[in-house]
Amino acid sequence: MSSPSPTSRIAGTRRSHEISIADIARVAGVSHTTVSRALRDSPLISQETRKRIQQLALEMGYTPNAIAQSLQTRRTSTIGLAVTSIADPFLSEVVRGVEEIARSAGLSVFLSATHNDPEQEIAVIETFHRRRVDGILVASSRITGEYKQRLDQIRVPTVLINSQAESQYELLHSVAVDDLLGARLAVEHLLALGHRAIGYVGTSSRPRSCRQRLEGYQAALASAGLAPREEWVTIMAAEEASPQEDVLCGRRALLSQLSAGVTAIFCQNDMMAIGILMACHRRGIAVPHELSVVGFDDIEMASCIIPPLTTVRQPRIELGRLAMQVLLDLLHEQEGRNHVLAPMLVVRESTAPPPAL
Amino acid sequence: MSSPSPTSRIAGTRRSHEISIADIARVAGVSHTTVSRALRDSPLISQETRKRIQQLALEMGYTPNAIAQSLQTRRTSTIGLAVTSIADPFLSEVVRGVEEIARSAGLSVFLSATHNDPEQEIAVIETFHRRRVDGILVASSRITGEYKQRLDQIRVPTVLINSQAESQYELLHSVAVDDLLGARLAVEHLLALGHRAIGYVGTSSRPRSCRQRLEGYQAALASAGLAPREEWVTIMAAEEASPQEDVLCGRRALLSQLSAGVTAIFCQNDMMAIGILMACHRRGIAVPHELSVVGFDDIEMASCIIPPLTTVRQPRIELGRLAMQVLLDLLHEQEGRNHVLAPMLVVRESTAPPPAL
DNA sequence: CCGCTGCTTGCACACGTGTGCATTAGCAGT
DNA sequence: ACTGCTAATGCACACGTGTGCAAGCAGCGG
Repeated sequence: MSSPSPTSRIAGTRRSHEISIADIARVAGVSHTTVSRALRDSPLISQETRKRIQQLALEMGYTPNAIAQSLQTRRTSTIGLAVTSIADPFLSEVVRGVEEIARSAGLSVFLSATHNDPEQEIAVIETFHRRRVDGILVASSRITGEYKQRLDQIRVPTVLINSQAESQYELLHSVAVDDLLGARLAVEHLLALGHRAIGYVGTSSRPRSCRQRLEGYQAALASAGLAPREEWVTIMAAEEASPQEDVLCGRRALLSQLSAGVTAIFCQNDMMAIGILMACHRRGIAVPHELSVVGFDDIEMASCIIPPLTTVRQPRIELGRLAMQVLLDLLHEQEGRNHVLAPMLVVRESTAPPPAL
Repeated sequence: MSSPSPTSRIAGTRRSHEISIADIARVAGVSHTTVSRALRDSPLISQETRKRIQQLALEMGYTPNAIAQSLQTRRTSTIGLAVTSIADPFLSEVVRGVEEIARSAGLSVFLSATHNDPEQEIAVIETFHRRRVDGILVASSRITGEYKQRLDQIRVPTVLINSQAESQYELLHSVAVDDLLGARLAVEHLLALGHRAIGYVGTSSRPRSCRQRLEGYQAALASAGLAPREEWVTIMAAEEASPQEDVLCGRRALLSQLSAGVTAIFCQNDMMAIGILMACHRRGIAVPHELSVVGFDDIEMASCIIPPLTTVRQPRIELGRLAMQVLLDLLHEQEGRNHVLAPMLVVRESTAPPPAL
């Protein structure tokens, strides 16, 4: 089950000592200043010595100490990324987009999870500040007014991704998807299929997107001249904001939706829609012939599931890329812009006209 | 679509100046040494001044500079985590386990993607080294002999997670799941259901796990007295090691498996099994009644799909936690141990006895 | 020969924090 | 009063790198 570790190293190489520009300087018979300049290709140093020192650095296995550089230059080339849940398939893609752009700009990424808890979110951000990151990205931020003060201390360029805080503050920048538009697209699709009794299932763990998608849902109904009914709307209480929790919410929400007599359900996200699908499977309800289901996000899984899920695509990787790009602009002293991305309806096989009466 | 950024700050607060212990010392009328000691609760400082300075630090909004601390103490309290793909649902959980343990130990995590490319893997590790991380974790490492030399320079405690390199080197520590055992469990399950013609579908993008699972598959067949047949084994060529790529491999592999006349298929991982399921759905093949399918990993999606997938569960979060724990042991100068975790069969609804002849 | 210019190099300091050693003050014992 | 001891504090240096300024050297025109 286990084997002992290798502890001894090649003798003669002193384990502890990382070589520095001072070491190179000693060997080359110059000052550490010259080495520093030579390695940065400074025109102040003659071509000849430059080459010689660079060659020497290579031979001696020199690796610049980014810590010392950071202390001197007051830039760490590092950003912090806070997400509610690392294993969430939606956020995974956002993280991927962020890392992609960050790396191509020479920045490293600190990743930390907040578990949808404002207290932990603050703690994570304070850790980022201690480490003197150049910028901060927060996905699905729960920061509210009471925490705002504690953050005012920290003067670090920050961009929010799909912020869940009800009141945006103007100090921060943001990138988000247009929830209201997305919800309208989904519900209009159901209306066009002929549905007249359409339910909405959301969760309290992401209050802002829940509210905005509900508003879009209501707006679409209103445009079609349908009166909203309270029993068509199910908001599940939840704190955790994890994929497992979302599936569970979906499964539990099916009953009250069925008793409300809807022929189609629009869900706040794909995981909840999958919960609905699973509950339907258990109860022998055929989707889409007896009930239509629409999700939100278009996570990878949505196209793999049977039946493939009709949903609203959030440009997830783009969201991450764009947020990072905005942060880069801020770091280059340019004026950052807030962006709202348009989502897109993806029709698959979980929606159909309502069953004939 | 966009709005201008807030640029002006509250007047009077100098944006640029982060306050340091020297600033506190000036205000308190003591030396920076005393402040440093007071903040670290050194017994050298009197109770009285200690309290006074800590209070002052709080009022002045002091945040310790981790960069300067790192330079002095030669420890960054930082680790690097390299993964092939950030959006991979398997790795997401591993990352989550790692971050969980790291954070509770006061360490921050650098995350970077290698895209299954040894060249990029080296580059990522070199970046980690420049930043002087205290330790490194690599998931699904592709490091082979030719790169080994370049890594010997870097003397940083390193733990590999499910290494894909064919030849382990003894310099590094590792944590892995027992692929051979997992494959045997899966195939023995199919044999017990009565299957005699069982296929294996793998991908060349993860050579080691592919080979080991193939060996487990062959061992199980041999134990049952069945001769292995070449046409039962399909290895898809792939480089990328992304979830999308895996699904595609599965979809493409179905045809050759069907023409080989198998009644059950064991897949190298869940995403490939999902590809098989999707291809079956298109062609109207009923799973599990006409064909049984078994996956590997037990990712979240496996239980959400219809039919729920029979698969071999890798303890993913445990894998991440354990790897981080081993790294912590190494950092505390304890002797690290290599671990092999046992996987577990999870029977769901994608397997059944073979169709009657 | 002098002064000027351009090229190359080094000195000395800065970044913010931690720590070995010396210093001072206070106090008790003889 | 002198010695010895403890508690509290500060000095000075270290960590590894970047940079303003001065200095040295060579060449060149006057």
